[in-house]
Parts: sequence; structure tokens; C-alpha cells
Amino acid sequence: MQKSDRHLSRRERQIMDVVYQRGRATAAEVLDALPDPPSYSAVRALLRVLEEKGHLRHRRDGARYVFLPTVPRETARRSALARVVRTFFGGSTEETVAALIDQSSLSDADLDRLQDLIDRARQEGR
Amino acid sequence: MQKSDRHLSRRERQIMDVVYQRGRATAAEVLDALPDPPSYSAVRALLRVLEEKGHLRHRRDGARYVFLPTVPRETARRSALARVVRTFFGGSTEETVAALIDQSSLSDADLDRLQDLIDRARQEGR
DNA sequence: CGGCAGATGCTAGTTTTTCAGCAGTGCTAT
DNA sequence: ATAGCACTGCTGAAAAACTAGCATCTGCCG
Repeated sequence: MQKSDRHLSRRERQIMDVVYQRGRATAAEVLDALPDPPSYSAVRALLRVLEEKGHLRHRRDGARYVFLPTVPRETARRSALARVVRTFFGGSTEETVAALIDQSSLSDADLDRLQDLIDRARQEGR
Repeated sequence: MQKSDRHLSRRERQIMDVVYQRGRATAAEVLDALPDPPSYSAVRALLRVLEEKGHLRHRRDGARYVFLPTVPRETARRSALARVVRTFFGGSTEETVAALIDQSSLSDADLDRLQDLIDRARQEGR
């Protein structure tokens, strides 16, 4: 058996995205959320493959399976974010944050919270 | 809204990442930057496919081709970022920024610049 | 000019991904 | 307990992705 880990095909990535977005998902839910949805069977086949590859695991819930990511959302977040920062922002966190602030309209309350985050980072830095 | 969301295979995505990261690239440069590098021929074949699909274009530079993304880096940035925010952070810009600040060690100067960004956003919001 | 080095265009073949159909199994309401 | 329904397991095969190798072209240098 191989641990063909990071090898996610196009569909596989789409499915992982759905699962991460919802936190967990059944085959039917994945099907609903998928763009250009294939057959129900196809989705289940892919879910099984993802499980074999070690990206998902499932729990029984009554008659059906609920799929969960094996890598915690928190961890997946970090690498996804790191990848974007590296690829599109030359590794600059600052530029990335700038883009985020720029492209989303934030309320004053949101800005306040960001302010807090920065203050806290400053303190911890000392 | 989301029209040019064509399916990229694994390799294709890797190559696009390289091109976006460097801004432009020759076949040889892509090969160098690719993980688990395939043959040179394979890379060129993929570059041609990506061009057919409309993701890349090329310019002649002496004897060789230099490939450039058709979608400007700026635009690609936005959608990549938006995707991460949506998929892993429930659409919350604030949480995303928090994660960024948390996982990268920022200098005081960096924090100052972020501070500025926030102040400016506040002003523009008015 | 003639040849070498480095690139590209193309084709054909292998491997991986993607898919649908059918059979079997576990719930649940009669 | 049993029929109906919602799911899962599995298989075979089409489609897409991937790859190597060879033929051709271009630029450069002796």
C-alpha cells in the first residue's frame, strides 16, 4: 500500500473542500454541494478513495456514513493559507492582510477586533 | 461571477502555481520548480494544454517560450484568497486575518503597517 | 557555412481519475 | 416480521491526465 498522500485529483479536492467547509458531510450532502455533480455512485466511490488515501474517515450515523477529515480543520487551514501567501503574495503576510482588508467590507466592529489582534501580537512579541 | 473556473488537474495546478509565484516562467524553470518533477517533455505538453485551455499565453524570447498567466496575478490572488476564506474560515475575513497574524511572526514594523491599513480602512468606511 | 546545443511540435502509449449500474444491508413504519 | 427506502460495497469500463521519445526548428559559435 502506498501513502499517496498529497495526490488529490480535481474531484477529490472539490470533495475535500466541501467537507472542510461544512466540517463533516454525508454522501448526499457532498453531491448537493458539488459543481457539475456526477452520479451519487461516483461521489461514494470518491469518498471511499479519499478514505483509503487517508484524507477522510467516517462514522456511522444510523444507516448512513458521515465523513470527517482526518487532518483537523485547523491544520488544513494553516497549510492552505500558507500556500496562498507563498504563491500569490511572495510570502508576505502583510500584503495578504492588505488584500483581505481591501476586498472585504469590514464593519467598525470587525476593525476593532483586528485592532485587538494586532495589539495582542505586539504584546506577545515583547 | 465564477466563470473561468475551469478544472485544473493536479499537475496543471502545480504549474499554474509556479507561474503565478514567479510571474512568468519558461518550461525549464517550471520543471525545476515542480515537485516530483516529470520529464521535460511532459512539462511542455502540459504547458501547451494550459495554453489551449486559456490559462496561459506565451511570448517568444529568442529560441524559447516564456509563459505568462492570462488572468492577471491580481485577479487570481483575489479568487484564491476568497476560496480559502470561504472554505476554511466560514467566510470570515476577521478569522482569516487572525490566523495569519498568529502563524507568522511579525516584526513591530510589520505590525505598524497593518495598523495603518486598519486606520485607512476605517477612514474609507466613513 | 556547418554543426552543436537547446527548444518546440507531435504522436502514441500507460496510468490515474471518474463514472454508472447492480446487488446487498440496515432502518423504520406498518 | 416484512415491505419500502435510503445507503453502502463492488466491478468494469470510458475519459482524462500523464508521460516518453523522436523529428524539426532556431540561435549561436568556431
